[in-house]
Amino acid sequence: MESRHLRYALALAEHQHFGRAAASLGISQPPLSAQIAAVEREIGERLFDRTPRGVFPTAAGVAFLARARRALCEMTAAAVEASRAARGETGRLRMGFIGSALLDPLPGVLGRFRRTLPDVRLDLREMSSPESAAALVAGELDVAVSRGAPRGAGVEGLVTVPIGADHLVAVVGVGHPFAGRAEIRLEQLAAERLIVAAPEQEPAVAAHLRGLFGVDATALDTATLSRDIHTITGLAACAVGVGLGPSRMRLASRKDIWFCDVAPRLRLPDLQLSFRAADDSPVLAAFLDVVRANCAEVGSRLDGVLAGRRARSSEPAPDRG
Amino acid sequence: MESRHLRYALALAEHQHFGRAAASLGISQPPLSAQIAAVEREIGERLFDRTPRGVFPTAAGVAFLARARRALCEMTAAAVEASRAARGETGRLRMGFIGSALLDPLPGVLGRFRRTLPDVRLDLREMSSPESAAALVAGELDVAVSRGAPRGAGVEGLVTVPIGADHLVAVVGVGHPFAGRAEIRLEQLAAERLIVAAPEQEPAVAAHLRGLFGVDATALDTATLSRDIHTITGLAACAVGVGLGPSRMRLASRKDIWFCDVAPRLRLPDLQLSFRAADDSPVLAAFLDVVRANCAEVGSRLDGVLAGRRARSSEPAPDRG
DNA sequence: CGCACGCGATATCTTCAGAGTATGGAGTCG
DNA sequence: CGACTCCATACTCTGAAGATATCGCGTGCG
Repeated sequence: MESRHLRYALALAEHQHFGRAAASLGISQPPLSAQIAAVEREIGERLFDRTPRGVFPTAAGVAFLARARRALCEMTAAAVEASRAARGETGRLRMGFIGSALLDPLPGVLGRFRRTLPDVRLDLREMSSPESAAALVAGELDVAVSRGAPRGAGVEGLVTVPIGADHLVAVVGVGHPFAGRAEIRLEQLAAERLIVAAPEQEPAVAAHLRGLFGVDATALDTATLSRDIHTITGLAACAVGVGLGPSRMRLASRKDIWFCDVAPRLRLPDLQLSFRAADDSPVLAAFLDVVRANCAEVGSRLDGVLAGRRARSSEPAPDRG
Repeated sequence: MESRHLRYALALAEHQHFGRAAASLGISQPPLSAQIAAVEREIGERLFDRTPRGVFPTAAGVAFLARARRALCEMTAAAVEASRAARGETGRLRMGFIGSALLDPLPGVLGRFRRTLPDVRLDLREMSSPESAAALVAGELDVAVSRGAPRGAGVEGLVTVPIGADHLVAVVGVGHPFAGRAEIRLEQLAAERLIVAAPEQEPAVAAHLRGLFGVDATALDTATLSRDIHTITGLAACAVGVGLGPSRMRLASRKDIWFCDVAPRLRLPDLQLSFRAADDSPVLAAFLDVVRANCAEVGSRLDGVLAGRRARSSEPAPDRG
């Protein structure tokens, strides 16, 4: 049984006439008769009643035609779905991200992704930077947004591009002496009770801060550790101390807190977008297109990385287009 | 796109190896390569990654294969369903019947039908004999069980076989003088208040009774008219009068009624099974097979009728078996 | 480091199924 | 009763699928 037989049977059922059905198929009448006869011989049942008033499906024909229609629909859908999958319009993208990324780059990127590729299932999982790096290497994620480039085993197989810079800012409750001041000096922080991200959550930030404070890191050793930005601002609002975090923390502003720049301006490890270099998934490619379209400066960085990948992957099939 | 392409792609996905997939398909490797290449060219996307460690579907291939599997399932199902439909194992049978048929022939016939052809939808509608005849002619029913052969326009297109004989019996409440008597004479009934089927429900019976009672039909003119057998027995139990009905009414026995044979034994119009002579539906044929298997005496009557039909319908395709 | 092997792609030939043309036969209608 | 319509049959032909032989390439083992 070939799909041609299904098409021919459907055309015959539609036109109820061998000659016209054959014409609609672009063939002459005898081959159509032969093919229909072949199907009937294969199934062992007559599918059409040839009457002087037209050709009508038998009970067997009705049952056959119903399935034939569905089969042909599946076949065309196979081609369409394959094409869409190749363009990354269907499928799944598993993304790990740190909570602070939800404040700045992710809303725009994810919104655009949803709009341009509505049929891609987005699996979003908030996780710490070390967790996302491990999950990416293990193949449990397709893309990760972390702070600082991934560390650990297998990261050489990852491509990483910076997607957001931050400098250190302080946050205090509105009752704190710092409230109302545009900036404070780093030295002033050493005397304060600090609130910072937990090292196991953001080791890159923790190490960076320790470097900034130098040998006199007692302030850090007695700091209150927080899981995420919202805990830092919340604790600052409770006057537990002075929160320290990335500048995008300002986007999580509240009425009861005040942000101060820290002088000198101290750059934190960048937000990084990572994915497996060997991952040629079209969904990932489509996602990277969205990222590139959304942030121009990231785009140029990505282009450099992707140029190499695309050149390599297009070599085996240069005649594809 | 041909179903062959789907089969080849599925085999390749299964074996992850061109050579072995080709062998499993009974062809050599080069044609398989060519066919896979043809599909990929038609869709415009690579469906398989040829790696030194095996052949694996791309994202497009995964989407394609999923649909391909379904399409092939539908195709085989088309053949199977057509075959089943031709044998009358699927489809629908619309039957009209009079209530009294539910007492005797229908339980056995319908039970066997359900058992042997569980996937045929049975549409059962109780209706009077004239109604079922009209519905049969109009194509709203496939088969009818009525009392007496159908009358009216279009009945010449129907085939009718008797499927049950009845004689007239009387039914009375247990308090009635007739109670306990095995039989009573027809003349004795003329003096009783009678309960009979309404003429519009069963005109054949009504006409027959009028013939039996002859010119002195005043008893019938003043009779209580009932819609069905259960109303007759129910009214008899209430001592409203003497019920008259077909002998299969005995099967609707109750503690509070008594049945008497009527002497002389008066045969009522037979229960008749009717269907359109032009109806070559396999479901109808399968149903008639069940009827034949269920009642031997009906079978022989049916055989005579069906022999002619089958000879005619098999002429155009004598080589079918 | 090189050779051999495995595997997919390519080239060329062959075959057969499907398509075309011509015609036959059955049924219908004027 | 003849002409017409329509499907089936007979026969030829073409093209696509398949077979055989071979190439190119990458891998892995010696």
